[in-house]
Amino acid sequence: MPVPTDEVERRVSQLATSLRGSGLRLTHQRLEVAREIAADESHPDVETIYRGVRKRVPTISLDTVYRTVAALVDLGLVGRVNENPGPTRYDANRERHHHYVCTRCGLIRDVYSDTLNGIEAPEQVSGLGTVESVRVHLRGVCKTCERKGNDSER
Amino acid sequence: MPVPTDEVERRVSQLATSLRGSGLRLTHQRLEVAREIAADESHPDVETIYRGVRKRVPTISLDTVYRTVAALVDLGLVGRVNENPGPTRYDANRERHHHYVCTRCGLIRDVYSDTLNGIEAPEQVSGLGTVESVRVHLRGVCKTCERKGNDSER
DNA sequence: GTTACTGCAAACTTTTTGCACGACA
DNA sequence: TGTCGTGCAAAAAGTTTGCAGTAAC
Repeated sequence: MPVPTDEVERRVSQLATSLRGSGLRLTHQRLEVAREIAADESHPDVETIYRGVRKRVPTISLDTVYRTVAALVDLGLVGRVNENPGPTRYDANRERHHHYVCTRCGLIRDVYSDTLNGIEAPEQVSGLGTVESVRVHLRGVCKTCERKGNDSER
Repeated sequence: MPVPTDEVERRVSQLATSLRGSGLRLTHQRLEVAREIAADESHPDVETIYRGVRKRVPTISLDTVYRTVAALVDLGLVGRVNENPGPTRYDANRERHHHYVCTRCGLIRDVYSDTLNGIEAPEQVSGLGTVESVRVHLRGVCKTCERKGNDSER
C-alpha cells in the first residue's frame, strides 16, 4: 500500500514550507528528494532515495541526497531509523508510531497503537535523565520470509 | 558501576563453553575479546573493545576483534545494538532488558522493568509476521549532558 | 548581483575479505 | 599433524568534505 497522493503532497508542501522558513533555498533537487522520501513508506536508505530521484532528476548526485536528507533531519521533518546495521534509513512519517522489524530481510513497517503510545517510562529512568520519546521495537520474521523459509540472516 | 567480577567470570565461562560446544577453537584472543565485552556495560563498539583488549594482548588485530564479535553474535551470546548511526555497539547482557539512550552523547544504559517486559504486541502486528522480541527504546538527554547544557547533537 | 547549493572528486570511517603463517585440538 | 584462526594488507561499503561553477533569491 503506497502512501496516498494527497498525503504525499501534504508532506511535500510541509517540507517546502519548512525549508523556506528556515532560510534554506528551495531547489529542484531538495524538492524531489523530499517528494521521494514522502512517497516511500519502506524507510529507504540514501542509495534507494538516490535511485528513485534519478528517474526524475538524472543529474542529481549522491552527495546532494546525503546533504538534503541531513538538512531534513536537522529540521525535524524526517526521522533517522537505525534498526539494523548497514545504511541508515529514513522515515517521513512524523506521526507517533512504533516499528516492526524483520530480522531476516530487514523490512521495517510502521505500527500504530494507542496501547503502545500509552507506555510510560519506569520511574527509575528519571535517575538517568529526561525522557523525550518512548518507542517500541517489535522484532520477528515477516510473512514473506516465513513463506520462503530461507535463513538468510541478513 | 562496573560489572561485578563474578558476573564477568560467569559470562566469560559461558562464552567459553559455548564456543567450544559449537566446534570453534578457544583461542587466547577470543577469550580476551569475550572478557572485554563481558566486563563492559557501556555497550562498546569494536574499536573500544580493541583498545581494551590490546592492553592485555598487544598483538591482536582489529579484524580479529571484528571476526570474534561476529562469531559471538552468531552464537547468540552477544547482542548487536544499533541505537545510533556510527559504529555498531555490542551488549553482553543477555537478560531481558530495555534501553535508555542519550540523544546528545550516545550513552546507552540498560533498563530493567517488569512493566515493560509485560508489553504485548498489538494484534494487528500478527498480520505482519511473528514477534520474537518486544523492546522499548527510551530516548532523552542524560544527566551529564543536561548539566553541561551543551548542544553537541552527537 | 550575492550567496547558498550542486556536482565532482577525493578523503574518511566502518567493516569485510584473501592470503600465508602460526597455533589449537 | 591437520585444520582453523590470526595478522597483515587491500578492498568494499557508507558517509563526509573542499572546491569551483551554477542556480535561487
